[in-house]
Amino acid sequence: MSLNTLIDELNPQQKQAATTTAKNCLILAGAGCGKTKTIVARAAYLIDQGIPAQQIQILTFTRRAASEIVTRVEQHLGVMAKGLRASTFHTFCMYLLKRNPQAFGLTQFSIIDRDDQLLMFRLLRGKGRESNLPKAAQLCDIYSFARNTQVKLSDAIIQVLPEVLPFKAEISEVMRQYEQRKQERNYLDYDDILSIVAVNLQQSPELVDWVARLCSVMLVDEMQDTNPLQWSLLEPLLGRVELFCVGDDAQSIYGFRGADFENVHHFKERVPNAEVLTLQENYRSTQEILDLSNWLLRVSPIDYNKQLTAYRGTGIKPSLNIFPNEFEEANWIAQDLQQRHQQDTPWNKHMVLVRSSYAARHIEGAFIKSNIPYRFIGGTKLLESAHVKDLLSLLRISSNPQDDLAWMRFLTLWDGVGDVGASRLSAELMLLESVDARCERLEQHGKVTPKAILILKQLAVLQNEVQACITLAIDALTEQLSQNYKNQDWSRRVKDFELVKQLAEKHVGLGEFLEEYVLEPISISEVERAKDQDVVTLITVHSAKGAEQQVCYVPHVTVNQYPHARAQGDFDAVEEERRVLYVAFTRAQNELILTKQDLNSWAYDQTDEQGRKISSYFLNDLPTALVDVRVHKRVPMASGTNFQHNKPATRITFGLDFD
DNA sequence: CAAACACTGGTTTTT
DNA sequence: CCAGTGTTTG
Repeated sequence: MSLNTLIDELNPQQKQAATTTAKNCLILAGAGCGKTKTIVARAAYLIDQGIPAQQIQILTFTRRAASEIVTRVEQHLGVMAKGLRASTFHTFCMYLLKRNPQAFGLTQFSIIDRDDQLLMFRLLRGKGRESNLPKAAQLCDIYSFARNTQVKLSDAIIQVLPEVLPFKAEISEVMRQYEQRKQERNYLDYDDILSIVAVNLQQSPELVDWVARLCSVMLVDEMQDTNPLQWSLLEPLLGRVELFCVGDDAQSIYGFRGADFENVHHFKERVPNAEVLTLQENYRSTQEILDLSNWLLRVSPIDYNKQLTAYRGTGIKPSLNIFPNEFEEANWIAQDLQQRHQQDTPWNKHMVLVRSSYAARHIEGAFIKSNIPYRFIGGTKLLESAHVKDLLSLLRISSNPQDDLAWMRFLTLWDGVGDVGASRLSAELMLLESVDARCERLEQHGKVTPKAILILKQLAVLQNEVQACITLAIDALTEQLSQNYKNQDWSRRVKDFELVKQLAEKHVGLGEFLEEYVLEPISISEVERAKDQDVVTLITVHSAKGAEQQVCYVPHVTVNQYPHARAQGDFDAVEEERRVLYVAFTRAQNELILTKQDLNSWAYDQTDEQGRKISSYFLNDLPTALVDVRVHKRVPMASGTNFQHNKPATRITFGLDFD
């Protein structure tokens, strides 16, 4: 597609944005108003203006958004786009670190993921039976929040987990140890990746020069989700690199990661020579879908000042389907999908948006039962699942014998080795110089099978044959792992190893293979199914940001789900939940289908100490005019699988006792 | 004292 | 369905 066609497709505001001459620019745009399209067009425009594609860096917040943009760019620009980079903040920083490690004071390092962090915190806080220290996961959250928001530890504790504030001293001691340990081992956690780049940019004008030569323009997607740490990455580049950002404060749903929409609100004050433009017309959805979405924001105590208007005009009114329990809810969705498929709508025109991976389980169950092909995005990633990590631990120690976390994981796989023994042994092993010495020590120890030790030796010489390494590693561990997981779906887990082997195909070195997937794990169903296969998409709302689909189902719009029970009573948390639901609603192009259980469907709102209303259930007072309410009575299960979906649906006023 | 084993409860969201 | 806990065993 040529540049002109692309630009011609834009409306006047989008065109103005894409072709602006301002050095820095922020586009404020509602859901479905063409943010991504504008970014793509902007990239095209700049390339056409003579800026080399490889100097344009598109930054996104999640891997999913990054790949979405890459797809669209390729679709629209074809060869013109060659060299254009679209990546997450983390991948971008890794790219810089890899190109010039010395400039950042690094020699060799390995990236640790959340599981590794958890293991470290668990070791550091000790068994801690009597100790009042927060759990490893909580420590991890507090630590990360403090890093991402760049606030003091005590402030982070107040924000994340106020009740542990009395133990601040102990917590801070554990965190000190954590940082020290990381440094000794040359580990970088997710936050370090950004932080090390940001700090060095702040201190070194030469480094800024270097980055500015690599990329002259940055296009930042979902600006409302950037947090202070990410901002500190961009800030030193101001004036040297053009900044083009798009965002929507009504879609900020990453508060738990420190997202700060001040970056959007105060853009003009923070960025010199900045222009702020807005896009108002929604091209995605029909007016009925937007009416419901608009209503959700309008009843909020926060003034979002968002009123989306549909360019496409009117269509089908959203429906709210009420079921006696969550099984029937899930089954009905499966039924409804099947019916639509029989009426020649491909599976892939449908998307089911869930709040959490946990919430997806009922739906998955119903899909499997009804043979509906689907892929789940946002669930446990293949390379994050326990058994695959076990497998990778062997590869990790072979690739980097100083990786004590990998040693811990590997050693504890074997019978007779627990935390304590593994930790002692791994400390010893890391002092040994050669593979042979380490293997000898392991033989002497006697708990690891001779076969595995032999394979560990063989791996050392095979580093560049990734697939062979994986085959060997599988060989080494299968017997033991089948024992360890004998009561936990072993037969399903073995199959994943074949997928890992498949993944390895494109990789040339073991180290490179391992690293790539720390930052970009792939979900199991994504590996199994080619992207363009005709399947229903089951996705968490957080992963779905930026996505759209003709028919969208939003299950579990039930009391204690939206907002989630955990957020109840906390004004900011509840409002973030509202935005989550808003994001879910605004994914739909033609049809929005809500489902819920018929629990006591009213909950009383609270008021916080500042007198602000805290909603306890967003669909309290949902005006009947906005949705078609359908109550699905219990269907007799005994008569077989015959779920009759549109039994004459009762249409009644919402909010009453239905039975 | 460390590890295995059996059991229970309680589940956000992402890099 | 996993992690964390408590109890028994080596």
